[in-house]
Amino acid sequence: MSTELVAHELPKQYDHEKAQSRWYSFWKERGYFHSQPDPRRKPFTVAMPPPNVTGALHLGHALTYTLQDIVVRWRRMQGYNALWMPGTDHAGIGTQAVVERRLLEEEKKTRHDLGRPALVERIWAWKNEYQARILGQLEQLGCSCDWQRTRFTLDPICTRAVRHTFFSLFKDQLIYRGTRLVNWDTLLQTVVSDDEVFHETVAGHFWHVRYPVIDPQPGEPEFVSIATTRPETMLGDTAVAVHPDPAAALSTAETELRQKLSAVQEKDKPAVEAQLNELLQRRRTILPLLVRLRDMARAGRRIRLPLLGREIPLVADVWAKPELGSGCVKITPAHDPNDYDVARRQNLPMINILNFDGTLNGNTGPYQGLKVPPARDRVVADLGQLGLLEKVEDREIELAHSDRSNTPIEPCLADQWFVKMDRLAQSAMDAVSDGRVKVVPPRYARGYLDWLSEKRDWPISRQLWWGHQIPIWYAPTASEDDLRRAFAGRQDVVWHRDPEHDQWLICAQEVNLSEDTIPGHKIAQDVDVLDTWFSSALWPHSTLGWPDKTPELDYYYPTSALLTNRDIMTLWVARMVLTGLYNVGDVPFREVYIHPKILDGYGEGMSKSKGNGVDPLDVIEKVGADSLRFSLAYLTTETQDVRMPVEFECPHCHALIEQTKKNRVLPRIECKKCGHPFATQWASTPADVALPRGAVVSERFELGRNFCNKLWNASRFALMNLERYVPGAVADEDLAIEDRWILSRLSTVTAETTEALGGYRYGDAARVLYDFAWNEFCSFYVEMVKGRLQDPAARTTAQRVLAYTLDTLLRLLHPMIPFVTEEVWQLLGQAAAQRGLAELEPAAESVMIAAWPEPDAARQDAQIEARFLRFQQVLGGLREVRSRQNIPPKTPLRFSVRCDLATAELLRPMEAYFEAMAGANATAWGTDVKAPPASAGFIASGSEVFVDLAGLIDVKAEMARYTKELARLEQAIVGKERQLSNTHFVQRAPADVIEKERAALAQLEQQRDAAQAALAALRSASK
RNA sequence: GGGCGAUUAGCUCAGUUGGUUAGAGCGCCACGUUUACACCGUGGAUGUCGGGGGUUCGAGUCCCUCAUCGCCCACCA
Repeated sequence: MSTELVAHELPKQYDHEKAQSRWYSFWKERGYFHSQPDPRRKPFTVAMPPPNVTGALHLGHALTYTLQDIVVRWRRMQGYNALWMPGTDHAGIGTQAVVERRLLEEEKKTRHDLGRPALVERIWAWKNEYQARILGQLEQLGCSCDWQRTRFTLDPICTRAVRHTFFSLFKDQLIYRGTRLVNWDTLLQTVVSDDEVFHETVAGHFWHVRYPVIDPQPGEPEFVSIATTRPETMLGDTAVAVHPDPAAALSTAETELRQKLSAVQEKDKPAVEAQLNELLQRRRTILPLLVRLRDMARAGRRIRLPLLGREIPLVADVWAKPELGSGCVKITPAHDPNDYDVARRQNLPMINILNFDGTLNGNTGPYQGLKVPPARDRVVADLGQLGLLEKVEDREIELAHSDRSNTPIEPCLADQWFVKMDRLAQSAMDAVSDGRVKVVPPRYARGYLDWLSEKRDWPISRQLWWGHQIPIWYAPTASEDDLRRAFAGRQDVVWHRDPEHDQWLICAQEVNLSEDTIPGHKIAQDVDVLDTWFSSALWPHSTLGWPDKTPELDYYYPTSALLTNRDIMTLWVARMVLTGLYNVGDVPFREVYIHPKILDGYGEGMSKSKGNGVDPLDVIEKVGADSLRFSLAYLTTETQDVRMPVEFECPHCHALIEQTKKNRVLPRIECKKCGHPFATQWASTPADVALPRGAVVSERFELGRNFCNKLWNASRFALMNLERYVPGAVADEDLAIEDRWILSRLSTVTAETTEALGGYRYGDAARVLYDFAWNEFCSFYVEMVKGRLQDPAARTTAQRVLAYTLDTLLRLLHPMIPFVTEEVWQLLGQAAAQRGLAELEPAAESVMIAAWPEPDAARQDAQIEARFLRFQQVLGGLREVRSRQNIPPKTPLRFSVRCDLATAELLRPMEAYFEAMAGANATAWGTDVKAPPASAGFIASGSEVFVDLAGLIDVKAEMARYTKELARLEQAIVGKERQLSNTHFVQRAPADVIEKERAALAQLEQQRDAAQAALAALRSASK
């Protein structure tokens, strides 16, 4: 079967579906994705940020994994032993929450109805389903991960790493147990870390309440006024505070305001002045009272807490700001971070008023058992009845919410495990400051350093059932001697005293302890699990087998690069650095690349809950994985997030309907074009669900689709014309001008692409290749080589250069668009098994393992490129004249060129191309060429081109054009002359710039003269 | 309150160290199926480069300032 025949059978449109299934399994079967340590080769390692098993992948995942795959494929082609380590994350809170929600919806059961083992079993089932789905999606994207090494953060291998890390940290006293104020999620009933909390503005109230003073002395106030946005917390109040030196505090505040007043803009002054006035007024109105209260605090006077009747002290503390509210503040240490600090300073008791489920506990007397909102109403009502409610104001409040459940956070006291951060955080800061870890783009290093510099201890326990159970056993009754005896000779057990609870804390490195490990005493394991980030923090080394000194760890660690999202820079990246340093003694990766985020047309992040999320599988189905990948790479620029307006696609008529904030939450939408309704992700009624679903899509991906199809068709052309290809070295003297030109460009493009990829400049790499492939290879090289392919004498060389160029282009594009390049590579292999210029090489069995091209400086030829540019300018001018004069494409043009002999020498050999590509025949070249009587002219690189328009011309139109052109030229000339006669410019600008400007002026003058001449000629011709 | 980023054609974005007449894709207009491609070809129209100041011979690019949008951190009893 001849090549040509095969090539003619190829479809005109690239069939992505077939190529994807065919080549992915081909790569997998050949083992290209698998990497083994090999001391003879340099490794390149990327640990995939493990996606959560909470749900399917979205477009943001598609972006990050595409960018990772591009780098990995590129480095693999460069000869590195590339390992892309895949896996998934158990995502403690998220996954348990999803499964619990389903349990409640479908079976009306809570986790307590099921019990721990049964719930965990359910979550495993969920995990298995979603992990399979996620890994399948990664395959569809074309990811070249080493699937044989796939890990899950609850795998035995990861569990072992977690246990060893916990053990060491505990042994080094870097893990401790303590009672601290934590963020309590009352829905999920667990602690969440500060980073899992977001603030949202909600409408609330500001209640002003009076607390009675006990036995007020003459001249003392009977009440202390305080204000609060959370009145129910008063049940846990243990003091009321007033500033220790209210006068001084007010003066400081005044000084600050005055400074601000002098610095602030004129229009903002009134607001600041108002603040100042209020402050000055305070000095007269409430300062005496505050001073009085301060004295009372010093005298140890007490307050009666309303409703509960408890006696609480009046304390002097700087937290009470005299410039705010009444100047006095209630202190609820167990439920407010600032009050907690006050209580520690003032040695106040801390009274917890909450149960884990968000109801009030026994410390609240009659309010016990109520949830927070009704308790708040009752407290307010009761205070009102007692006449202790001074006033209520409406006010917007920034309320803390849990990321995970979207419910308001209740700060409360709890026993939790923490990692001491001071030393560890410093080590992670140093690694970035001294460049052992390079952050790209560098601006993201700042947030990382700022966050770490706070060195806040890391709360690592979570009140969940899904995760790594904390490897601590409590021994409340045993003595230290009992422990010594029970664990004699064991290196894998350590213990510390817990003074707060009067018990021993025992940590076991690997093996679980049974409850009767210590004769005569019961011990019990902590029921909580570790924060998910505790295990993810170990990902780069745990997946390589740490704590064992495996060949993998030795060879692949530190990994080469981490590519990720900016919002886990602190949660994850920082913690990987510090655990890597702590466990392995080296950084986990040399570089961190932070890529942009995908936003919708309104600049909002995409999410399922907003309804603006594009499903990558919809895109892959419609345009193919290559198109998705190429489009995403093209859009990935350094400074900007990817903004992507999205549309609904009508499943009936494929019309695109713009997505708005309104229609994106509707369960059904009626197509504007065909009128038929379709369902969205919100469909819930049976009628809506029965409708066909309208996918959320974006036109942005057409860029990639068109490009892939263009490449496909250029390849088809090459394949059709490679019949009877004879492999062989190409002699330089056989090269035609277009050969030398395309080879020169190819070398430059190779260098540019390589450099862009090295700097994670995906957008640049995509642009360089897009422009080269489309505007140079397709639009010029392929067009120009057509003639020679029909010419038996020239055919062989033309075929060889064409095959070589396509070969190189496929390699350059492969990391971005792996499937179509492989499809073509295989076809090209059938047509031309050996390819090359000076040296022939058999084609690699897959483009995926072909060598990455090296730029060949010897092929870069500035002269040829300059010559080609002239050709392109003349060609463009000829086409423009035809179009402007409305000359039908089939009518041949005649043109002559007035130019110097050198230019004539350069361009004359290209006459055939002017004919083929512009339907224009050259009639004369040289210095003495004269314009025909009726002609349209233009200037290209100093040469004057005349198109003979005898019998064709629309004289009036052409005259009008020249008149307009003349005006423009005159204006430009005046501008240039002015610039060149400016003595400052001539004196100070560099010589080459002045030279350039002079040349530009000369050219403008030449153009003007030519236009004048042409206009004159047209005038006389038209008479 | 602190920080980061953005603002360039109708839309989405490029624009190296300041240097000719600011570019691309999509969309729009005109013409066209010429043997790879209509997911195409050829040509065209469209810009006070967010506003204002400054530095400079020269500013989309550097500095100051204002405005708008987005994000992050902190915080308001």
